[in-house]
Amino acid sequence: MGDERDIIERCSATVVHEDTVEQVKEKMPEDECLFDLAELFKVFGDTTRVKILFALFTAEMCVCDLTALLGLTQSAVSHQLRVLKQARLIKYRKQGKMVYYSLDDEHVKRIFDQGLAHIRH
Amino acid sequence: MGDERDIIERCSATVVHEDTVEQVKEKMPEDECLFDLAELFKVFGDTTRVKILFALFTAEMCVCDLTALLGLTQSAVSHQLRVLKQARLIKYRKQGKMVYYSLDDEHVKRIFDQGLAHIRH
DNA sequence: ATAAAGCATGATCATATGCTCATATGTTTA
DNA sequence: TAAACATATGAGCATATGATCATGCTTTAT
Repeated sequence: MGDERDIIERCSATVVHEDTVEQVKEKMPEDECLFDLAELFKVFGDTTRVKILFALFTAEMCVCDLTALLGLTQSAVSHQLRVLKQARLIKYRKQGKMVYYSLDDEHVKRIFDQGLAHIRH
Repeated sequence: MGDERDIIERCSATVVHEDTVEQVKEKMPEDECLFDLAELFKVFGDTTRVKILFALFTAEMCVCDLTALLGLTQSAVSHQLRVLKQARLIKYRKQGKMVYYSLDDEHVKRIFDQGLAHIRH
């Protein structure tokens, strides 16, 4: 308990602009919201998944087509599709032994467009 | 060389929709572009960095204020600010021994807004 | 000049991540 | 029913990542 108080005192002692910190704190979204947002962007933070999403911008595709497109193992593709599915970014339909994946979100394209806009200076 | 040919043959043999794959390939951005995009989102894929950016939406802040706000080590904050700086998302100005950080991109807010829109179903 | 304060950086470590291999599941065809 | 094909999943491994600790750098104050 003594340690905790020391830390708190040390922290508040080094805050230069208490008013700014307070103001910012009030405008910050909930911790859970910030966490979920980071989790979403984490999904976009991998080249393979970005490629899959871009591919699905153009067309619905089955796993073996995606595998050929990406030049990876079928297993690797399947694992990544699982991640995208869990993030509710893609949906699928089964037709015989094939599974066709497609986009399930209208925001992804806009997010990517804004991201590309940042990249080009 | 024999191995490589085998792989290529095996791949093309499992492509069900060659036309779709070709069409998608043509519409895909450059590999470097896709890589850069993933790198950008990787920066957004961490709660600490998301918090820092949200904080800077509201106000310019110095490192010690951010440290107090986040409840982390000053070192940790400094390391993350470096990442954000390298991604050209924030800029800084020195004033005496203090360093003030602020946003350096108009796209971040839009990207975050779209991300939040996805999260809320 | 020396001490103190604010920030940056290198080293280290524990955890997370993404791929491959092996195998399981499910569907179609012979 | 057995074999072949498309996909999913678990285990294992190598690398990446984010936090802390220790320390260095720069500016201000005494």
